Amino acid sequence: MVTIYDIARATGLAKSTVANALSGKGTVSEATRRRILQCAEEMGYRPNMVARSLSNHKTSTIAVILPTISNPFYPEIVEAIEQTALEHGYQTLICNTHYNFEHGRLRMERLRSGWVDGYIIMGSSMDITDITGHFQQDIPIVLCDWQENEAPQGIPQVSVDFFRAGQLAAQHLLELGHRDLAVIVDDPQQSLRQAGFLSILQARGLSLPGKRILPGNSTLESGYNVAKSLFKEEQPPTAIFAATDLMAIGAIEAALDAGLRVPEDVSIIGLDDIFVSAHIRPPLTTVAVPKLQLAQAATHLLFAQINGEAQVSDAQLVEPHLVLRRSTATYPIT
Amino acid sequence: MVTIYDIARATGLAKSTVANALSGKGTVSEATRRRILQCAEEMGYRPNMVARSLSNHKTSTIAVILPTISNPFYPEIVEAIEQTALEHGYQTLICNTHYNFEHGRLRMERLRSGWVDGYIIMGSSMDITDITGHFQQDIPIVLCDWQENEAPQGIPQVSVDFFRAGQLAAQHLLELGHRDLAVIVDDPQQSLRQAGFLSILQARGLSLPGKRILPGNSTLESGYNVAKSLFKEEQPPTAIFAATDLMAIGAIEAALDAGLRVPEDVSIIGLDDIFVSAHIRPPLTTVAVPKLQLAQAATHLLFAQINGEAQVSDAQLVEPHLVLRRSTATYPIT
DNA sequence: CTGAAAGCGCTAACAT
DNA sequence: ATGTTAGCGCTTTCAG
Repeated sequence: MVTIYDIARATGLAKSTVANALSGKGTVSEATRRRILQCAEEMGYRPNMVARSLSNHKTSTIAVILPTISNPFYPEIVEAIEQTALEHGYQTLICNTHYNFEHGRLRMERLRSGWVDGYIIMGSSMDITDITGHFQQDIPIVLCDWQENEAPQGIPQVSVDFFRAGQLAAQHLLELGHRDLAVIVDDPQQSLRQAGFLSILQARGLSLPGKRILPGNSTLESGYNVAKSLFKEEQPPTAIFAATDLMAIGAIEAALDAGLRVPEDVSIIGLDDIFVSAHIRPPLTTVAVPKLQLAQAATHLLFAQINGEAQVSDAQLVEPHLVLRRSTATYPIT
Repeated sequence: MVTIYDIARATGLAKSTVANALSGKGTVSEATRRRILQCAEEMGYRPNMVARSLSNHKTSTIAVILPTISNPFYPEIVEAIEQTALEHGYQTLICNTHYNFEHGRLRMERLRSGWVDGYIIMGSSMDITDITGHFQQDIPIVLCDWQENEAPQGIPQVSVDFFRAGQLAAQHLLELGHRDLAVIVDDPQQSLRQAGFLSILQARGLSLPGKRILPGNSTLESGYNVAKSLFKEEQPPTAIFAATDLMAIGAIEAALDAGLRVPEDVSIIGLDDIFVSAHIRPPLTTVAVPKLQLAQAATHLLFAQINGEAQVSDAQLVEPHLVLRRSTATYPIT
């Protein structure tokens, strides 16, 4: 490895002069600067980022911690984060916790002091008490798309207005004429979506019997299984709101397997708008999370902290919107 | 930040003694070791990984470079790599190049010397000449799932036996009775799949007219568009092999949109076996790439190099296998 | 068993 | 404009 010292010797100059020339700081005569740059080029010099970091107390890398990148909800977001970070000269480390808090704690411990300048923590990938612990020690952290039932006191965060998302879903279904509804939801992590949904029903004087609130765990399989049991009832609901696209997709599968047509016999609406949702049959009507916005807002919040411009504002919210496709229809069919 | 020096002062010992106690190396009396450990605990000491790396010439992180994590083919692989790396005490940096070689070059330059101990490079995310350049300078590199038409001379790599994959697809279709075939392929990157496919036809004395070899670019959209034009023909093929699941899914959509039934009117087979393929309608029959195997083999190859046990073996190949689902059927329908 | 000292490659005052 | 020096936090000889 060729160091600035090597090229100092080669040019007969001092280390610091070389450093100045290379970094563009300080003052170096145009002549010697040229000489140094050329020499560096010839010798194949590359700055040692680790050494630089040690000296700088700055690593130019951030970490994104999430449950699992295999969940199709995340890749787009991560990519947008990476892109934005890159524009700030930062690289991105991603860490899957696989919903294992202990695992998440270890990962974060390891990254602490040294490896990264800040964290974006997504989903429910970590124990909130661990996070606040780190945050109180002035580690830049932003929560992104955090589980909706918790109130992580004072930590910068950007999230989706899930209550509103639930409302949008309910509104859509009611407008189509449905009155016999069911929701599949991962409680308590998705309680806001549920609450938003119910709030609209309530406003119209409707309610949902407890047995029509079904527990899923956000996976496609859980959506399938739960919906399957639903379709065994004598009088299944005419419309289902799945709090996650993956569960909605599972529900559609279950419906088709049960010999029902979607949307003719049952309408199904999801929440997320992951890539595949547009490409299943029927294409899924869903409440879309604006992923790019989410990612960019989170990244900017993080850099604000890293650059010390931190003002702990309240949780930032991004607005979801309805994406009409073909898994929902009027009831009764007209 | 509390350093070993801080805890040295606090305990009245020397820096190096503390270092020894903390690392378990050297010799420290049980009594003082205890004292040091406890003190470290109390003061909330965390080793500074960057400093350690500088001293060690070892960063304990590897980079995975790929075109885009948004392609559903990658997340599973990346996760497996991350997992395996973690077992070796390594963390994983992921870099999307977005198929932009220049971008890839820059990223790699930045990581060079300092940030990572090695690279796993996937897909056609980088210019091969850049890669060989780095490799010749003894940077540990392994190519994973590399584009099949190139022969990256001597660089360790693990790939899928795509020729065989193409054969499996052809065999399946022929066994079902199909004789009027088409393939959608991203040439030249996927030429091996195509060659394997054609080799089987040839062995049976069959051939494929040029107009039945359609160019796609591995995206769902391209599969859709290409298949759409195909279905406008008077006598469309009875079976299609799409060299990528995403293109196959697009082809299925095109078929359905054209009023054709899959598999009754047209059989469609993919290659990859991404997660969603099992969940579209009809579920996609495909040639599966063993992703876990691929990831593990690549990671092990990389660590072999990092640990200096490198013996440049020939390209390692993993075997694909057929996954029967419901997008293909006998012809004529029985 | 413990301590002193040098060095990893780079930065940043401060002197010359 | 260039050089000297002292770190950054840790590892690793080598003495005491």
